[in-house]
Amino acid sequence: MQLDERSKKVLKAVILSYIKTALPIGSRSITERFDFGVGSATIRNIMSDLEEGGFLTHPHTSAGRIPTEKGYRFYVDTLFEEEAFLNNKNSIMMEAEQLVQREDASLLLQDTSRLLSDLTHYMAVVTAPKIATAHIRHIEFIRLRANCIMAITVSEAGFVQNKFFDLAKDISQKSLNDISDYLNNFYQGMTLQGIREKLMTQMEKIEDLYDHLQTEAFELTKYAVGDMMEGESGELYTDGATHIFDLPDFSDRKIMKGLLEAVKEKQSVIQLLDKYIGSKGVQVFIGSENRFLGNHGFSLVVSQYKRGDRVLGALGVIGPTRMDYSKVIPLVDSAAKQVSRLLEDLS
Amino acid sequence: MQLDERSKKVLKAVILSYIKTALPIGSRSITERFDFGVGSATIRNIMSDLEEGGFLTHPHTSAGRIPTEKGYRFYVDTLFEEEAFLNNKNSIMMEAEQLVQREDASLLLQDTSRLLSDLTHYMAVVTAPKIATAHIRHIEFIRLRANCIMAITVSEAGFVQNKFFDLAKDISQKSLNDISDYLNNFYQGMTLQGIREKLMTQMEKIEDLYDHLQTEAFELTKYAVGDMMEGESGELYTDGATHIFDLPDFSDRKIMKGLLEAVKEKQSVIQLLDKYIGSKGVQVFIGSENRFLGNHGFSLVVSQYKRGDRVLGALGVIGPTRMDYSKVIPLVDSAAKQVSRLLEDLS
DNA sequence: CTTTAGCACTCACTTCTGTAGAGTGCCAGC
DNA sequence: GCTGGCACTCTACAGAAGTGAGTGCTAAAG
Repeated sequence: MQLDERSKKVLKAVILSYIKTALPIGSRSITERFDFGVGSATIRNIMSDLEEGGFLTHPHTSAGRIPTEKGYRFYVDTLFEEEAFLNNKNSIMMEAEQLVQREDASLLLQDTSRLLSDLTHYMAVVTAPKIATAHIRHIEFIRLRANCIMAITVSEAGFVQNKFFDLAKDISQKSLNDISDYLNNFYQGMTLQGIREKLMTQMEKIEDLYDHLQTEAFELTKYAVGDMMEGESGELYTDGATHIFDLPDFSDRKIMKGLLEAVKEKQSVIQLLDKYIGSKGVQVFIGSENRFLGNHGFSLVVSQYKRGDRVLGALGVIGPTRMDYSKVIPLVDSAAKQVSRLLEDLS
Repeated sequence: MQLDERSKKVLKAVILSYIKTALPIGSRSITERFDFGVGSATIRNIMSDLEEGGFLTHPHTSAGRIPTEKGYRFYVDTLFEEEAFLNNKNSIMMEAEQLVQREDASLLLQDTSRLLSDLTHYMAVVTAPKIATAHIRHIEFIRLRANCIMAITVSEAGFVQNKFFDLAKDISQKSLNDISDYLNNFYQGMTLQGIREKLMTQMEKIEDLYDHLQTEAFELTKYAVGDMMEGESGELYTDGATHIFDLPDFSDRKIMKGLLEAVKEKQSVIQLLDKYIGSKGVQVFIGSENRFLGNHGFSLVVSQYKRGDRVLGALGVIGPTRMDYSKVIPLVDSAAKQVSRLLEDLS
C-alpha cells in the first residue's frame, strides 16, 4: 500500500500526538493542533483510509485513532531517511560522551545502562560478552581450600569473571601460580576454546616429552574451560526498570510484574538481545514483532557494541510501543558507538 | 495500659483477620468467625476500649477495625512468649535447611534471599560483609595493563571481591605474584586494617634492612588497602521485589516505585540493616518505627548471621506491616542460623 | 473528483441518586 | 457486666442522565 504525502503527514501527526499523550486523537483535534489547512472531515476521510490500510485503529467506535504496530513500523522506517532525524543525532551524541573510561569494563556497561535509562526514562538493558567467546588477556587460579579453586579470567576487553571449581585432585597454590604463568605466557589473547584446542594438539605432538607442568595445566584448563564454556550465558546490566511506573500505558500490575520478573531472571532478555546481535546498526522491534515483548505494548531499540571487528554484546532500551523513537534510536546508536570506542582504547 | 486476657484475644483476632484479608473487620464478623461465646455488642465494647488504648483504629466511622502499629507491636512482643509460636519453628527450620553449601559465599547469600522471598512471598534482603572488616584468606594482584592492576581478595568466610587500581608506578606481573605470595604467607587470616598496621610496624622495626619486596608489598598494600576500605559499603542481595505487586496493600504506584528504587540503590537498605547488625537475635521493625520504612505500611524482620563470634551481615524480610510475623520471624531466625552454620563449615 | 459542512449516532466518562450492607454508638433491660 | 435493639453513618455498587469527543454518511460547493 502506497501512502501519499498528506496521508503520511496525518499518520505522523497521530503518532506524535500519541507518543506525547498516550491518548487517542480525533480528526477535530488534529485540525486544531496541527495546521493542515483542511477541515476535520477531510482528515476524517484520510484517517479512515489509514485505518483501512492498517496503520491506525480506534479502541471503540467513538474514540479517536491510535497507531497500530504497522503504523509505528512505517513511522520508524521512514524516520531513518529523514534529515531532521539525522541532525538530531549530533546533540544526542554529546550525551553519549558522558560515558567515560572505567578500569572494569562491567562498570562501563553499568554506566551505560544508567545513562540510557536516565536519558530516555525507559528501561535500559546491556549484555556483557560471554566469557566462552572472549579473548583472554589474563587467567589466574586461586586455591580456596582443599580440592576447591577459583579461576579468574580477564578478557582483552577488560571483563573479569570469577569461577569456582571442585577438583578431584588437590593442587597447591604454588603449582597454580606456575600454571597461570604458563597459560598467560603462551596462550594470551586466545579464546578459551582456542586455548583448549591448542593445548590438545600440543599434547599430541610432544606426547612423550611434555613436562609435568603442561600436563597439569592441560588437565586443569580442560576442566576449567569446559565448565566455563557451558551454561553461562553472560551477564545482563539493567537500569531504570522503575520508570515503567511512570508510564500511563501500563495500568495493569501483571504486565509490570511480568516485565520486572523477566528482567530479573535475565535469561530471556539476554537471549532476546543476543539473537539480534549479528545484525548491523540499530534494530527496532515493535510490540509483537518479538515474542518476548509479546502483546503487552513494549518495544525494543537495540544495537550491538564491539571491539575491533568482534561483536561483544548488545545494548538497548525497552519502552512502550509509543516511545519516542526519534530520540531513542540515535541515542542507542551513539551509546553503542561510544562503548565500542571506549573498549577499543583499553590496551 | 494493661490488657486482660479477653482483650488480648480480640486484638489477636483482629490482627489475624487483617493479616489474612487486609480488610477491616467488624464486631459482628468477629463473633461469627471466632468463637468467643459473647455477643457482638460485647466485642464492640472491647474493641472500643482497644481503640482507646491505641491498639486499633478504623478508617472511617462505619468501617471495621484495623490494627495500629502499636497493635502489631504488642502482638509481636507477646508472640515471642508463646509456645505455639516456638513450635512453629521446627517445621520452618526444615525449610531453611534447603540452603546448601556453595563454593562462593555470595552465591549462598543469593540463595538465601531467594529462599526467604519464595517462602514468605515478600521481599528478602541480605547484606554481604564489608571487605574492610573481613579476615583475608587470600589476596592476589593481577596486572591488567600499564599502571593498572586488579586486586582479588578472598575472605575466610568465602567472599570474593575484585578491585581495580591505577598506580603511579608500573609493576610487573612477576613482582605482583611475589607480593601476593608474600602477603598470603605472612598475613593470612588478618583484616586489611590489621595487615596494614602490621606492615607499618614491620617497616619501622627493621627500617634499614627490609628488603625490596617488603617495600613494594607495603606500598602496594597501603594503597590498595586504603582504597578498599573507604567508601565500599558491601553488597546487597535481594529477591522477590516483585511480590509487592501481589499485595492488595499497595495500590499506590508511588509507594511501589519508591520501594523498588530504594532497593535498587541499595545504599539505604544496607545502612538500615547494618544499623541493627549488633543486636542479638531477630529484630522486628514495624512501620514508622524506622525512618526508611516510613509511613508506607512496610515492616522489616531482620537477623544477623555470623561466623564464629564475628557478625558478618544481616538478612531479613521486608513486607507489609500486616505480614504474618508468626511465620516470618522463625523463618528469618532459622535462615540466619543456617547461613551461619554453612559459613562455619567452610574451612 | 475533492473537499467541506452538517447531522445523526455512538460510546466512554462523569455526576447524581438511591439502596444494600456492614459497622458503630448508645441505651435500656436482664 | 453482658446483651439485644435501634438509630445512625459511611462505603460500595448500580442505574440514570447528561456531556463531550469522536465517527460515518450525505449532499452541496469548489
